[in-house]
Amino acid sequence: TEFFKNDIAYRGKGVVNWCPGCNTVIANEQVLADGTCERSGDTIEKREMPQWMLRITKYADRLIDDLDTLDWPEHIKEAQRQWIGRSRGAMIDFKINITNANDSAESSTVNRTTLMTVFTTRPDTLYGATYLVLAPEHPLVAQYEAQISNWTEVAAYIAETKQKDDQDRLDNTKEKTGVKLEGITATNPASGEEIPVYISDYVLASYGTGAIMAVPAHDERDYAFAKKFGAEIRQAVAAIFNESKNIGKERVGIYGLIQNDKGDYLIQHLKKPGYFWLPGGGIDDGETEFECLERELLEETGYDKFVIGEKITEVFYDYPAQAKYDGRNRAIIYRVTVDEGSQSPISYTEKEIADDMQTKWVPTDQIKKLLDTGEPTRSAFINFVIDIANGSIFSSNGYLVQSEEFSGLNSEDAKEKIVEKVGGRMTSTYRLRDWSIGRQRYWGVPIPIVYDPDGKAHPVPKEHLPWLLPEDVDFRPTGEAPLAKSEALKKRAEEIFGAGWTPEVETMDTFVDSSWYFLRYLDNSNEEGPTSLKKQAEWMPIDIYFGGAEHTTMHLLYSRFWQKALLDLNLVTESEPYKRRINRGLILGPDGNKMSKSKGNVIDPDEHVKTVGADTVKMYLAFMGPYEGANYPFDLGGIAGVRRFLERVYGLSDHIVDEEPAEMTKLLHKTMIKVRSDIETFKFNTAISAMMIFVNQAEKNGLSRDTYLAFVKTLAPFAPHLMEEIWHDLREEGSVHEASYPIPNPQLCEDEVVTIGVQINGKMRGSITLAPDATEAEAVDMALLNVDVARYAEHITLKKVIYVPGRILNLIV
RNA sequence: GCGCGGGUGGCGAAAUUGGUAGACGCGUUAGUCUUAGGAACUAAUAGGGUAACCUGUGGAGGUUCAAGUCCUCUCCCGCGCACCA
Repeated sequence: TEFFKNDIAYRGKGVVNWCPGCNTVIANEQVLADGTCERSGDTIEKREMPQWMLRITKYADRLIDDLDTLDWPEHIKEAQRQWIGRSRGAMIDFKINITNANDSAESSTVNRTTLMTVFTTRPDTLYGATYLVLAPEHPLVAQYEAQISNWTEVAAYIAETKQKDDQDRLDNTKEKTGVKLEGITATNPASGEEIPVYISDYVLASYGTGAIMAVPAHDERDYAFAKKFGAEIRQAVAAIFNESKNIGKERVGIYGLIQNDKGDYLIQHLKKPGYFWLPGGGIDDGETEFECLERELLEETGYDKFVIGEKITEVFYDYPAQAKYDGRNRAIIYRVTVDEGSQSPISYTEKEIADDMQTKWVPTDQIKKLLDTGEPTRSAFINFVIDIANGSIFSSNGYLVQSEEFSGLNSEDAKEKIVEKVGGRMTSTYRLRDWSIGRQRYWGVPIPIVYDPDGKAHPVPKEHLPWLLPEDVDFRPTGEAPLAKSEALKKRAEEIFGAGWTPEVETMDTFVDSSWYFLRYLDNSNEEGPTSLKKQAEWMPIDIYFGGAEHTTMHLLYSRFWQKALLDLNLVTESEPYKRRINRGLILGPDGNKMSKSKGNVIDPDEHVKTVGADTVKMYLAFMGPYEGANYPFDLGGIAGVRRFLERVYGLSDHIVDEEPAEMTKLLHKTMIKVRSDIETFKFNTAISAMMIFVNQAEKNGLSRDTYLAFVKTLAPFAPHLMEEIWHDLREEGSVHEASYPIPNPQLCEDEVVTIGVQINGKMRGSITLAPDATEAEAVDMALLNVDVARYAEHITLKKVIYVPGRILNLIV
């Protein structure tokens, strides 16, 4: 009810996900990637119905930004960032013009000065925006019904879009469809040009403003659409190669990507091997681009009959200051074809050119290979031009061209400046949608809302909370909310609020409950409220929260939002519920798939507990690999080893001696240190391995009763049953689990000698044993006495010695 | 396509974070014991070679006295997002 009063919960309308299997609405997060229900596996349908929603989108920025403060695995944070899907960009208004000759201001009710807002992440490409596209559902489309002269066609397309399910619509491999809106146009606010307006289902109503400015030169989807619908493609940003910070002056060069009738490319080989370039050159004063290109091509290729085609692209190429032509070269590249057969062979008109550059025909299938051998930036430039000529799109940042006063700026700088000029605003949009929480199920918390006789929603006042589920209902889901059939609930509402008042009959998504259960756990007998601030101050936030990867964009996101919403209402003390998150791995079925009844690969651990015991099964699972992350197919192969280990631990009582060797005491303390630190870092597999090493040695060397007891205590958390039994067999008091966990003494672990490797010229040639603090001279002497080492070092003088005490000795000879 | 993880023996995996790669366990091989099978125990077990040695952490380069570990490129696998403007 607090959420309702504070506009965090609201009654929304619109399209929801309906699961026919569960007979209820579910949230976006609960729809899997293949369009099926997370719970039942049924294919989700879209339905339009009013819904109780929570404004999680209002918290999008905080949900992203606060991730930085958390000690969580990076991939989980990243998955949440992606799910929220923030993109920074700008809102830009385009004026809508009515061009329908049959329309007049007097006869129409439509606002003559309507603005169409689009969202774009690339305002720097605004001068390349040659048309607008609206989602077919966009409200503006229907408003202009009278002005759109091809309305029949438009209406048919809108109807067609509604038919399509999401899967179809999201299939980006299919061809673009759409309809041009005849009778209206828009004005590009930067260039002032009038541009056409289309509707197409590649624009989603639910994202951004449901409308885009299309920049076919720099966006693949817009490009595909423009190609199909014949819209203009205009470059606004140019790629840059060999970018240099200190550019002196800008010059313009015109170049040709020349092909013959076979498609071969005419590539210039400069004098320096591997320096490839395209024929062409700098524009002279007073020359047109065509004149320049014709002149240059004749000079540099010797051909005199070209067909100059369309402009492919403009590209910047920086020459370093010391080069012959220093500065930034704006290279304008045209497509050129040559009929090789009808021409005389290449002959050069200038000697200098003949010496400096040769042009050669390179077949299509060899061009990439040749460029790979060339000087990288030049080859990259030519490669880029060929790719663009073949239909690639330059969609990265670059430097602006054909953008009036912004030409020459880089994309980043241009973005804000252009937005400023056209009166737009920088903003962010999100992929995240509000959380729909109403469910047509019995099993859930009833939504504490009642409707007055006019149908207006009111929160149930505090004194009537908790608002409990009625019990006089058949809870099987039918598609109708089961609570609608409850006479008790209806009666309760009328008795409290008066005749004509009706209760909300939907219940809440169970993810609502799990969003704050931990807060109630702290204070579960509190009658005054959900949980007291005092208890929270003592316990929150949760230090470590374990769970599965499936919660990443559901429970973990919902409960973070919940916490922040409560924080704004001063009901909690922390802005984040979980300080540290650890995703545990999964034990998979023997076939490597997630265990499921339908796959028939479910392993019942109890069966194995019956044969080898619970301690063995548990330890085996812990021993298979690290706790965090990885998933393991259940494989009984190694379980015997763990069972054997436990039997040997039990049998250690036969190896008890009065005086144990000092090395056993040392090993005990080393083992205790290792086990402790491995427990702290959740590396149970290596902890167990260390204890196995201890047992191997104890059997060989014997161990004292005290050492045995300490070891039993160390192992107790891993094998609680057996250790308890040994504890009793040793006639110790009470329970091993009540005994304090043994504290290792690091001083006992210090080694008097260590074995280190000896390398000659970095190759391992032997090992020596010496004191850990031995000097370099001592180490070298020791090494030279070692037969394995001496063999290599004999008769050779030492050039250099690298000695890392306790680690390695490397002799350079 | 974009983002995030990973590629180490026959298998699950270790590696003090740049310092003897493969700890520990499974499996395999040989041996001991046993009427036999199993269990248990002992030894061996990255690959090649009689050996000295050589090669080896997906692949190709690089940095370093020294690289599984750092850098560049590349291939493969898993997960997330995806007509998101």
